Amino acid sequence: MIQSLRGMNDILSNDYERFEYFISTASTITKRYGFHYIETPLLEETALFKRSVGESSDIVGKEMYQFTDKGGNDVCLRPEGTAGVVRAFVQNKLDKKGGIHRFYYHGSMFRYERPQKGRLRQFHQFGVESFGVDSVYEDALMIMMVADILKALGIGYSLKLNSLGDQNCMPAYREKLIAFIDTCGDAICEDCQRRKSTNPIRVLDCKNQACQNLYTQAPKLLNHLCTGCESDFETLKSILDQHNINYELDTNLVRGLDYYSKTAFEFVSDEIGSQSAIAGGGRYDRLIEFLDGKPTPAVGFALGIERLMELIVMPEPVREGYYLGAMEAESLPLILKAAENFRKTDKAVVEYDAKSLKNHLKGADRINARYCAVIGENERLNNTIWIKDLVEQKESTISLKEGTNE
RNA sequence: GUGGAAUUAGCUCAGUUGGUUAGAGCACUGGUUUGUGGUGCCGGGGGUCACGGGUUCGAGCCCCGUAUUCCACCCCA
Repeated sequence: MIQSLRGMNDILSNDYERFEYFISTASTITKRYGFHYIETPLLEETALFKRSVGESSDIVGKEMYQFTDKGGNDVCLRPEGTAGVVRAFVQNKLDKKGGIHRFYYHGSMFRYERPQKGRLRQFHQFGVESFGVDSVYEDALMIMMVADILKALGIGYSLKLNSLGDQNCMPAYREKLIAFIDTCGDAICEDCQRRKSTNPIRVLDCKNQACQNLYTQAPKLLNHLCTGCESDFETLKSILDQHNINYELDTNLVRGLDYYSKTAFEFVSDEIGSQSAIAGGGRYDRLIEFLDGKPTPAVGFALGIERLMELIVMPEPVREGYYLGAMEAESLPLILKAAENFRKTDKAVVEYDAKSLKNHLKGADRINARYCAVIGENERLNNTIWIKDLVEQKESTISLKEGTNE
């Protein structure tokens, strides 16, 4: 038997209903906030991700499905959604057009990781990107949007918030932190020794207890923000307070993608195992110019659909549509004709085998149909169809001619 | 990429120190006397015990390899 590749799953029947429910709920909400759908290719030039996500990140460094295509191009399956949307934004010259551009998207992402619960090699994200808005109100809008979506889906969460600073204050903080790490010498773990040169901020969320004990003395990012970043961060917090959105500050929250600056946030759930981040995002004001566009402020987020799927509280299923069946084989043509008519406005499913009325009712019940429509000998002779409403438990027999509008 | 655990029916799982024809519940399917569903009662179908080797008179059970899933690390949504 040929099976799907590791970490790549099919989505069918019940799961797909949840999937579709998520997409429609999230799309409806983001559209209310003024966002428009954008579709970008799954395959992009590798350079796009090297320049945006960053070569030092694990995503680009070791997790990309990268290959040379038949034309000799270095390409890869997209490991995340933002880079492609920014590329489209620049390529379509929206940066030069100016103004505000708000997009949402959803689709498959690919990362060559070791799979576990909530971590697949092909997974789905729903994301939002906003271009051209400098105001921190847009950052707050992002968080409110995620909170709205999660609320609509009945999902509990906690929100972690941080500011990463900008090009004025971040480099200075980085120097201070490196200087501090140097004072720790060999007391910190090997991973941290390595992180010191690749991505020093990451040492702050090291899981090693010995390291953590030392880092309590480390300089805090939030204490080293420049005036602009600091006041924006204060504004953001007060907006969230006014909207009753609870958050906890996490000075160690560092997004793993290099393009983030200023606002960074992450929504986590404690109900889905160790892969607990269900949404993450932040501001990335420098990314557009990294990708050769005109400098444009931008902010966005992405939700991990698979991680959300098992948390979604689905609405009660309602009985809908018709089940149709014949009690004798010769009535089947009449049943098909009636079904064709019902389908103009409703769902109609036909059972081909002749069965007893009892079995047809069972069949209708099984597919959760609202109405069970049956033609037996009596109905066939009178050119009628018997219909039972399985919710109201009311029966009626209507003329087949009326029913088919002939 | 590192370490560990698991894999038996469509699903959730039993299966004794290695010993007849591998079981249960749910699901599916049919019947329950003649045209009334969900519950009840009775019956039925369904398994290459993940895959490939090995040990043994004999393997679902022991050993090795492969695949997949899960857990921790790591990473991130």
